[in-house]
Amino acid sequence: MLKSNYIGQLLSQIQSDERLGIAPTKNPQRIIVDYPSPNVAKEMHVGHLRSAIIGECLSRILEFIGHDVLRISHIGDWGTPFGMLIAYLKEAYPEALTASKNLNLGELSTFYRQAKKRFDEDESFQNASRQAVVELQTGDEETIKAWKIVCELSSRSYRQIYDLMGLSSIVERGESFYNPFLAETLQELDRLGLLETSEGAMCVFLEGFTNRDGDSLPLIVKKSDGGYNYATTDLAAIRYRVREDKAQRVIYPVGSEQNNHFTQIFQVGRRAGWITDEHDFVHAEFGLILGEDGKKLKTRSGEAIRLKDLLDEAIARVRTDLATRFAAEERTESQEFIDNSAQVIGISAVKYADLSQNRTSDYRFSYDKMLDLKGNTAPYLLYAYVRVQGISRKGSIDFQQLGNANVVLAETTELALAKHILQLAEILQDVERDLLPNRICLYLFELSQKFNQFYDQCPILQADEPQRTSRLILADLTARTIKLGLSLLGINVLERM
RNA sequence: GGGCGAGUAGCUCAGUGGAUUAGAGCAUUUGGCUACGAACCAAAAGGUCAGGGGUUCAAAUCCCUUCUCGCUCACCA
Repeated sequence: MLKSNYIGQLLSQIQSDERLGIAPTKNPQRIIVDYPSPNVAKEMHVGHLRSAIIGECLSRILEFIGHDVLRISHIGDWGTPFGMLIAYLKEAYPEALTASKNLNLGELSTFYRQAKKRFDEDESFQNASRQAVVELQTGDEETIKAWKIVCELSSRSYRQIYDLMGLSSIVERGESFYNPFLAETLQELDRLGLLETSEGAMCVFLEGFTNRDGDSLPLIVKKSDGGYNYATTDLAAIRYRVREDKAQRVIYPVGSEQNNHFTQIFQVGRRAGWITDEHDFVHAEFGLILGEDGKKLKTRSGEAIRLKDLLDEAIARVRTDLATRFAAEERTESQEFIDNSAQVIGISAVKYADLSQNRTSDYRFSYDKMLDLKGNTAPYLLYAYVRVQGISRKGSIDFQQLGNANVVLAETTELALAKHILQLAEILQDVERDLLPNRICLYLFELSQKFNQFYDQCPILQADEPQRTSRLILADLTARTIKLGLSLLGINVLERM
């Protein structure tokens, strides 16, 4: 009894707090979170889904905790593929390079595929492509202009997807950004005695990585043809993020198949003295998205699924579900309401299905499961929230006007719910440390379950005072906790559904 | 062959400072709307935690080993 009084007091205290009693950190850091890095001229696909969802989620959590978060997309906007594309456009579709409005990204990616084909087949075209790269690097005006048009076009298309997914604004800092720093990055490695030449390529030999014969393995930072590669840009980025951005923590939500790559560049960054004990560079690796067959998700023809298609499919399925549900309940809702609900629920379901799984393991992508109204899914949580709002509508209650009334906890379901509400702060601490958002999902799912049990057992609007107000506060706090928790996952709520 | 990761209920998964009879959800069976939205709740059933060793008063968890699966191993990103 004493204990339940104390818990009731704690709830009364957080009731007037927008942050629900969660104090910001006393040690704010500057943190960089990597966002998906699509290649310019190619459409975003399923391979970008997890890093978008996880990156956004981690960013929001860290920001809420009080850190200064910089979201950066390391887009592929430089190098041979670019030369290829520009060479091809100059030859086959020159007008595209003067008027950007004529092209959309779909067409551009078609051109890209054609360019790739020609590149593989035609030697003279290879030379033209390399020439275009050279022109790009030397700043040839016409080539740069073409490059900008292509980048802008791609960028616009990405923003549409980001908007649909509800991602925050992102700084696009592509590979081209680091171009001016590549040479000096290598010079620095050279000065430190880390650079060696092997088979014509410049490399840093790695500690702890060997090939079949037991020889130590190199990280190639300048190819034998003189070109730079992925590792070079990433090293330049590490250096820049430490020195210029003053980042204390850098998080890369990238698939676990790139585990070696990150271990390697972090090692080199450390040996170069860029990464010190004051810096925390983390590869927040994640597993594959598998199809129903348990194999890596892709289209029937074996290609990567376009992100837009995947999201649209989720939304379309919700729309159908809603239509049949409303028909069955003889509810009439506006088209606008249905469209909006379908979009929020569809996107939420995709995100939640991803985040509710342990980040490091593979997971099976199933529309049926993620859109299920029961179980640990977005719709279940959204429904719990909607139930509370339903109370407000039914009883004409303005939760903000409840004041700081006492919360009295007599029933076991009330006490269980109350205790659970107070645990969010602790969960967030764990997630800040381990970067595993599924713990928030589990927390919110259990919160919703406990709310539903409470709702089932305890009348609210028909209760006598002071229980009535107390229960209203409990319901309101539940809803606000769900709303806050979901917003940290990058998910919006609905007032009705 | 080397490195990394995984193997927990029929299915999808939690469980990552070792501690009472291993937890959810889905599916299955059963019960609950003349109560605030039943898109809910309650109950039942279901597991030699891949196999084998070891450390410990105590192991799904730590160590060793075997098997199975996935990812990856110098000029792609």
